[in-house]
Amino acid sequence: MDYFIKTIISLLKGKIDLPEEEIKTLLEIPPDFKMGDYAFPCYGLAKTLKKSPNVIAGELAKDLHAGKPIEAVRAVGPYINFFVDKTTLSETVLKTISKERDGYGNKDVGKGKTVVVDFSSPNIAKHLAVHHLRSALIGNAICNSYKTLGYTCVGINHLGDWGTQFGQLIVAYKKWGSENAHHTYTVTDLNNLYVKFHQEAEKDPGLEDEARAWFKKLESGDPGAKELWQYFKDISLQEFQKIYDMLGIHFDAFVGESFYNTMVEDTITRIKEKGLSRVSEQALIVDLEPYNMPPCLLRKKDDTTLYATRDIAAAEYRKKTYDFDRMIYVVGSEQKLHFNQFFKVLELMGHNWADRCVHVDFGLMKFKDGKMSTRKGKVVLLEDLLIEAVGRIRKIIEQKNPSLENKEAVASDVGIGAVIFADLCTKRSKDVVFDWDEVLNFEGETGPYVQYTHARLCSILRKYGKPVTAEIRFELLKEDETFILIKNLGQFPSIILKAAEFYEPSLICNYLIDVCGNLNRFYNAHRVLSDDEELTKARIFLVDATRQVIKNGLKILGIHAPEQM
RNA sequence: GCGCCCGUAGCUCAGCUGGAUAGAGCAACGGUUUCCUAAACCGUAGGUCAGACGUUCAAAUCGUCUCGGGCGCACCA
Repeated sequence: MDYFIKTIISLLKGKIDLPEEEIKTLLEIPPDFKMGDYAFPCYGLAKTLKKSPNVIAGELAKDLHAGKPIEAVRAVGPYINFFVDKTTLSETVLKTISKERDGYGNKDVGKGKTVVVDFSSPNIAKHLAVHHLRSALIGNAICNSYKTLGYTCVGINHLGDWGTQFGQLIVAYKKWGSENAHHTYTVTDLNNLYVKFHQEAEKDPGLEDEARAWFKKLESGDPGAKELWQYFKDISLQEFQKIYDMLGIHFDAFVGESFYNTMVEDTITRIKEKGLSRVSEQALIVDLEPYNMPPCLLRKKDDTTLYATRDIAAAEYRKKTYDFDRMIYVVGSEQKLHFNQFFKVLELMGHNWADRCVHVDFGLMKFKDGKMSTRKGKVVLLEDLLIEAVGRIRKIIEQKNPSLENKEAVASDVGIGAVIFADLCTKRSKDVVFDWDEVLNFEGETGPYVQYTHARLCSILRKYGKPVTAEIRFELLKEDETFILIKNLGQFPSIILKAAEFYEPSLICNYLIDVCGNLNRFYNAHRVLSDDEELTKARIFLVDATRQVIKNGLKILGIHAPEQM
């Protein structure tokens, strides 16, 4: 696509007095393809040339003669519209896709650079529930986007395996849990203990003190506390892994908060030496009042640390270990202030890389009647949701395609794909209300729709049965539905770039919906396999390219693309 | 009280680094299958882009304010 833009710029350059860069940013794509493929608005020139933009467009258009890849230049109102040569465009786009295959969309802008992505990061001793989905899926997709751009990506699961809550859990376990010590504990048992603790603590506030005391023991290395903690952690990790496997999410490191426990002392010492901290109300804080923020707490009055402290230590450790170019934290927007505080402390410590840490936030997931809460047991477990989704797809397969092979694998790909797509589809800044019917709707702008479109294309290719060739007559791909689709396919690389730049996987979802819509319109209007050999070859080439783009896009989102469904 | 996010069709959303008639899906109604998977496609209906003022040749898009919803604001993460 750059090829056409460059030609247009060089065409305009001689006629108007603007730097290339500016012409490039001014160039736009008309709302309707019938108006042209690119357009240059003349409003800006009106002032300097003292003529109306319509007149300028008219004069310039007359002056610019089409050539080579530009088929026509036409003035429409205040715009100069450019029509590219369809054959050249089709050939450029489709040949690129067929050459690059699984690598179509890849770039090397990130070559040699490392990006650390901190995502999912659940607290242990609790189930993974639907509200954990967003961080995991958005983080995974961002990781994949950056990989596509050539970055080395390190996906880190920063497990919440440290903090006062483990004191609470130990107290609960000792009081109400240890009598069934011989039966194998599950996360459900741990969760029940956690809920019970909070119920009891409302009646007896002394429990909270006991919990803090236990956490203090844990932090100072008490073997008994540590053993229990490790036990809880093992139980949790096992269950988490099961869900991550279902979702197809991989981490390069499972490094929880506890890992940094040995480093926090050193971190605090350096903060103190820089004179950044002071004691206030018996706690050690970094005063952030000059920056209009509440203080960042490093140490509580009982001397134990807080997560901000561990986050600072973790950031320093990661910088040393990975020498990242950028570090991305995919964490809910309710933690915005925490990240602003902790990034500011990094900056004050003199870390010039502090501005390369970004908090990629996202809106809250809640129920119609309010927030989800583990404490109150008001959650939908992730596992239940995934099983339900796969179950419903299984039924639909039974009804629509009972002779399908590998039904189970396909049901899993489609059911889980539906959940992933539904979550990734909306811009991350929006709050989402969890609704079974919405997540489990499989028609229209959904994951199954994209997968179905992909499967149909595979089906055509199977039926065709011969090798796909690039030796086709590109001028045959000229109908409206066909050309719109080809242009759309050519946008894929720039969509990935934008999705990575804005940390916004929803852009890829929307793009895929677009491609599928265009494909299905093409599919309905034109038969691919016909007696006309040349035409069939040409359309097959397009079908194969579309199949490839959908597959590549889904892969970034973390969704499988079954060949039949 | 202060700060951040959101407010576009009945519902869910896209469009928001300003530009040519505000787009999809779901739901409703009507249509398309002798033909490559109808999990699809086409059509009809549906909008004071929360509101006001401002900047601009041009505002859903930028700024200020108001209203409505969400989140956060020292020993939780």
